[in-house]
Amino acid sequence: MTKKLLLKDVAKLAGVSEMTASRALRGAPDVSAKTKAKIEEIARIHGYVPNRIAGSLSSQSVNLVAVVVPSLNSFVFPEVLSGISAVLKESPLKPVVGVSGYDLEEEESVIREMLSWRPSGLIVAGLEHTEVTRRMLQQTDCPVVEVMDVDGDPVRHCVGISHLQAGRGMAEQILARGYRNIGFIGTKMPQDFRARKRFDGFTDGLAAQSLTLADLEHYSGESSIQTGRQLTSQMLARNPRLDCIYYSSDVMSVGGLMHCLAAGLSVPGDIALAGFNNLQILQGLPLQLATTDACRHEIGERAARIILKSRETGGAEGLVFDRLTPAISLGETL
Amino acid sequence: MTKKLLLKDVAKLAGVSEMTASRALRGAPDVSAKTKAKIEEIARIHGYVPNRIAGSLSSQSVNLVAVVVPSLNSFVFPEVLSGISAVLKESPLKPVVGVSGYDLEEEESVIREMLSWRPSGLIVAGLEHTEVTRRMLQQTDCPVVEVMDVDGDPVRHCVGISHLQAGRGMAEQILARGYRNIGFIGTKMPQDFRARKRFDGFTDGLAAQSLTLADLEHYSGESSIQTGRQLTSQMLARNPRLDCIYYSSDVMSVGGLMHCLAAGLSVPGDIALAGFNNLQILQGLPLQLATTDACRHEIGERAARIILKSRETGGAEGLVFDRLTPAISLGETL
DNA sequence: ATCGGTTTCGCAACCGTTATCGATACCGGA
DNA sequence: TCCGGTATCGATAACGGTTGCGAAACCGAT
Repeated sequence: MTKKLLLKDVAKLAGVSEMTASRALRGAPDVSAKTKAKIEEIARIHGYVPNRIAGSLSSQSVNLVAVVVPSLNSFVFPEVLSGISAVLKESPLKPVVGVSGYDLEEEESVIREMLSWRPSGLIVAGLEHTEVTRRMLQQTDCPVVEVMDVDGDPVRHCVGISHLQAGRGMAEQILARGYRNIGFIGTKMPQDFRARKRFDGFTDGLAAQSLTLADLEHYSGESSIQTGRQLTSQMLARNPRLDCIYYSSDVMSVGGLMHCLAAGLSVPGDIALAGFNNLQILQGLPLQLATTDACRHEIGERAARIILKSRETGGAEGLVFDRLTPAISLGETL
Repeated sequence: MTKKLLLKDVAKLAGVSEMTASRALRGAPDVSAKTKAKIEEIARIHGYVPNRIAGSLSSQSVNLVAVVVPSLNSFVFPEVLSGISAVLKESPLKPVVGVSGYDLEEEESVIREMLSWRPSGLIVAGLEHTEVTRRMLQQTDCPVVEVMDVDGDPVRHCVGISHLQAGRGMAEQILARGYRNIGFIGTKMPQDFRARKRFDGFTDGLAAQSLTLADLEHYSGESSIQTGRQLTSQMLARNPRLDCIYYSSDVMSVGGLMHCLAAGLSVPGDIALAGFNNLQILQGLPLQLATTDACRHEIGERAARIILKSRETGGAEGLVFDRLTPAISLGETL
C-alpha cells in the first residue's frame, strides 16, 4: 500500500502522455501495438486499477445496469438475475443489484441511490411505486424496464406475466378437476402486489362459477416451508372438508405437502395442492406439485435485451410491452 | 425528460450559490434552516437526483461496500448478505453485490471492476484467489475482509468457520453414534474450496478411527434437491450396506431424505443422513435433518462491523481474525 | 457607534479520467 | 525530394460536484 497509483504515474513510467496511456488501457484506437503492449505491461506489473469514477464522469457513461428486486431470499429473483446476467455477459454492461424489501419507501430510496450513479439502464420488479419513484423513472434518461408483472400502467418498457391471469387460470384448472371446497394461503397483501393479483384472479375465477373461497389465511414475513406446513395444518384442522389449497408460492405448497406426508393424508385424494412460480425446489419431491411457471429467466433475458437495444439506438427505441404466457403444470397434486 | 438537471440549476432556481445548494442537499452544516428548506423543496419539486459520480470524485469517498460471492442461487450467500445489510443499515454505507460463479478468473475480474469504483470496503467469500487478485487486495487501501472460511492465509481481515473442523466434527458425531459404512456426496472439488475442506476434514475424522469412506460421489453444477435424490438413490443401489451419508450441502441431504421417503427407507434406522449449512429449508420437513450451522448471518454482521470500524479509525485498525464455532445439530436423522 | 464572535455564504481550486482537436511522425508515390 | 494522407501522440478543457478557505452578514454587548 504505497502511494495511490494514478494514470499519470503509469504514463510517466511508460514515457508517454496520460492520454496515450488512457487509450492503451481502454483498448481505444490510435495507439501503436508496441506502445500499447508496453503500457499494459507496466500497468499490470504495478497493479494499476483505473478509477472508474473519474472515467465515468469524464466520458459521461457508466457500464452498469441497476436491478431492483424485493428480496434475494425468496428463491424467485435470483433466477431473474441470472437471465439478466446471461444476456449482459456478451456486452460491457454489468448488473448491480439493489434490494427493496417489499417496501415502496425503501424502493424509492434504493432507486434514487442507483440513479444517482447514472446507470446505463434500470430494471425494477413490479409496476407499483410511490409517486416520487414514478417521477424519477420518467425523468431519468436511461432506459427503464419494469418486470415480472404486466397488470398495471408501466412507466416505460415492461416485461412480465399477468398474475391476474395466472390466478384465474389456476382457478379454472382446479374447478375443472372437480374441487369445490377451496382454501387459499398467501402473503399479507400490502407487501406483495403480484401475490394479491393472483389472489384476485383466483377468486375471480371461482366467482365465474359462483364459488367463493372456503377458507383463507394470510401470513407476513418471508415464505418458508415451515410456515406453509403450519398454516396448512391449521387450516385443515379447522376446515376438514377442504379438498384443495392454492398457495401464493411454491415454497408454501411444499410446506403443505410436508404436512400431508406427516399427517398421512393422500394427495390429491384427500387434499389437492397447487402453488406458484415453478421453483427449482419442486424437483425431487415425493410428488410433483402443481404450479404455474413464472418465466423468471426469460423475463430477465428480455429485460436485459431491451437495455442493450436501447444503448444501440441511443434511447430512440420504441416502447416494449412484453406479456409472456405463464404455463400451468398440473403435476401430481391436482 | 427535459434537460439534465444539475446542481447549478437547482442553485439558480433557489437563488443561492452552487455551494450552498450542495451543502443543503447533503445536510452539511453552515446552512440556515430557511435556505435549506427552500433548496430541498426546489430539488424535490424538480426531481433533482444528485450525480454521485461527480460527488464521489470530488469528495474522494464512496459510500459503497463491495461484496463478492460465488453465487446467489445457492441459498447460502443471501443470508450472509442479509447480515451485512443489517449492520450497514445503521450507516451511510450500502452493499453492492458481485457474483463470481465459483470461478477464480471471474472473481478476479469482478473484484477489479468493484475496486475500480473505489468502495469503502470489500467483503469477499473465501481465501482462495488468483495471484493477481491477492495483489489487488493487498494494494487497495480500502479494508478487505475474507469471509466464510478460516482455513488458509487471509490477505487482511478474516471472519468465518473452519470447514476442516466442521467436517471432522461431523465425522466424530457420526462415528460416535456407531455408523461405520459411510458415504459422501459432494460438489466437484475444484469449484468449491470450502466443500473440499469439509471433505478433507471428514475423511481425516474417519481416518482417526482407522476408517475410510465406503462410497463417494461427486457432481458438478449447482446443488439441488433433485440431484441429491438421484445420487442418493444411485449410491444406495450400488452399495446397500451403507448406513450413513454425509452431504456437502443441506440441499443435497434434503434430496437424500426425499429418496428415502419414496423408497420407504427408515431414517436413521436404515440409513442416517447429515448435511451442512443449516439452511432455512430444513425447517418443516418430515424429519429434522442433521447439519452443521455455518454462522452465515453472523459472519456477514461481523464482516460489516469490521468495515465500519475501519472507517472510523481511518484504516488504522488492527487485523481481525474471527474464527466462529460451527454448531452441529444432530436432528433426527443421525 | 464599535467591536468580537458566530453564522451563513461564495470563490476558486481541485478530484482522476476522457473528448476534442491540433501537432508531429511516418510512408509510399510522383 | 517533395507532397498528401494516414497513423500516432499530446495539450487543453471539460465532466459535476466538494473541500478549504476567506468574505460578508448578523448578533448582542459594550
